[in-house]
Amino acid sequence: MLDVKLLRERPDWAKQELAKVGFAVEAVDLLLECDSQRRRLQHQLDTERAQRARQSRELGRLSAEEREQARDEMRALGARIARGERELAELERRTEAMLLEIPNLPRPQVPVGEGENGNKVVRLELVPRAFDFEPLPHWDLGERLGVIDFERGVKLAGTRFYVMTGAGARLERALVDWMLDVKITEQGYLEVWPPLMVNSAMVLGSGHLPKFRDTMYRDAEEDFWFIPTAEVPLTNLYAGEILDASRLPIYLTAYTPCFRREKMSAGRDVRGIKRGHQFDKVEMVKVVAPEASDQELETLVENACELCRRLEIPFRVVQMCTGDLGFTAAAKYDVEMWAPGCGEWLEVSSCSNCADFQARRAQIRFRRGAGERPEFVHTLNGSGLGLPRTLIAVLENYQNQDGSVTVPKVLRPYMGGLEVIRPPESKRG
RNA sequence: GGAGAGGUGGCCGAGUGGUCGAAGGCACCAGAUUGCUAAUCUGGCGUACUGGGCAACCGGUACCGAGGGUUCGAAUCCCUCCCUCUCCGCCA
Repeated sequence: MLDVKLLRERPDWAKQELAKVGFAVEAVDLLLECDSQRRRLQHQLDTERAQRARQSRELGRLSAEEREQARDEMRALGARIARGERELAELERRTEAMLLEIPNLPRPQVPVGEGENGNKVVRLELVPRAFDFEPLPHWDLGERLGVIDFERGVKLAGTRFYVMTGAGARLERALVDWMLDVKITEQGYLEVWPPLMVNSAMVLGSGHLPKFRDTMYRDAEEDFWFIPTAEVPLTNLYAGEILDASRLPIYLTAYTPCFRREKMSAGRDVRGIKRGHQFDKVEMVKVVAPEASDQELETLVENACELCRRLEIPFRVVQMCTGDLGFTAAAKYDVEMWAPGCGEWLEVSSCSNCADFQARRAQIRFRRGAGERPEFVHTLNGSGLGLPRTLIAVLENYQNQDGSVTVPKVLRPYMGGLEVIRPPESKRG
C-alpha cells in the first residue's frame, strides 16, 4: 500500500511511476478526489464533535429545566454527527479499497520496460552441460525411475497433483533439509515453523488480498486461507508491532508447503511437476531498515544463487523491468535454473524488495530510538528455493544415458550416502 | 462442544455514565543531586487522522479486544462476535 500523503503531495510524479509498472493511473485521480472529500468531512466532523463534547460537559451542570431545553438542540447535533460519521466511514472504506488496489512503485534503479522483454539477464553461471545423448524431460525420467507418479496423483486429488515415492520423496526431503541447514547455519536466518493457514488480515498484509483472491484456497466456513507461500506468515510475523531498531535486520526462513489455485495458468505448464496446486518451498524473508533494503536485496539474491552454485546446476539471474515487477515488488530478481530435458530456464527463486509496501499494509514498524517516531520497515522475500523446479533441474541435469540420476554431492549426506538413483530394472540386474 | 472468569497505554494495574487519553506503579528518556557501578528528586514518556507553524512545536478529533445499540454524553449500560484463562467433554 502506498502512502496517501505521497499521492496527495506528488500526484504527477506518482502517476508517472505507476505508469512504468503498467498501472492505469486514472484511478489515482479518483482516489485523490475521494481523499479530499474525506478530509473535508473529517475536519467538519471534528469541529462538530468538539462542540458536542464542550456542550455536553456543560449540560451536566445545568438545572433540570435548562437541561430539558438544551437536550433538543443536542439531539439534533448528535444526529448530524452520526450522519457525518456514516458518510465518513463510507469514504474511508472507498479510499482504503482503492489504495489497496494500487501496486507498489518501482525503485529508481529498476530498468523501465513493458513486460518480459524489458528484463535483463544480469548474471549467468556455469555454461549448460553438453550432453552426448538426448536429455529426457523430468516427467519421462521421473516415471522411468519410478519416483514420480502422475496418474496416482490425479487419482488422489486431481489434475496438477502428483505423488513422489522412494528416492524421489527422499530427494525432496533432502533438498528441504539441506537448504534449511545452509540458511540457518551459514546465511544467518532464523528457522520458523509457521501455520499453513492464516486469517484474511495476514493475506491482506502481504498484498495477496484483495487483488489475488482467486489464486488462493480458503476454508469455506472460517476465515482461514491456505498460504500460497511462506512469505505470508513470515512477513506478517511482526504485523502490528513496533520493533526496536536494535532487532533489525531480521532474517527468517521457513520450509512450508504452498497452495495455489493456478486458475490463471489454465493450460500452461500442465506436464510434469513445474506448476502444481501444492508444492514445497523454502522461503527467505527479511525485515530491515529502509536505508538497507537495496543492499539486502542483493545479498538475498546471492543467498539463493549460492544454493544453485552448490548444487552445480547452471543458473542465471534476471532483473525484472518495471513492467514485470508484479503487484508488491519495488525491485525484483528471478533466479532461473537451466533444465536441459524440457529445454527451459526454470524460475526457482523470485527475490523481491517490497520496500514499505507490505509494512504499511501490515503495520510493521520500528523505532530508531527512545522518543523517536515509529517508521515502517522494509520487507523482502525470496525463495530459497522452490522445490519442484529445483528437483526438475536436479533430475534433468544429473541424468545419465542409462536412465539413472546421479545425486548431487551436497545432497548425498541427506540421502544416506546414496550416489545414484537407478531405475527399478537396473536395481534388479 | 458445555460451564465459569476475563480482555484498559511497553508491562503491571485502578477506573461502573460527564471534568478519563484514562489514577498509581514498573520500565524508558532528559535534567538535578549524591565521593563512587546504585539511590533520591523534578520533568517527560501512546498511536492515527487532521488544522496551523511549512523545523525541534501548538491545537482539534478518534482510539480502553472488534462491531453494533442506548444516551445530550460511554472505557463505564445493552447486544453480537473474536480472543485468553480455568474446569468438564471429545479427540489426533
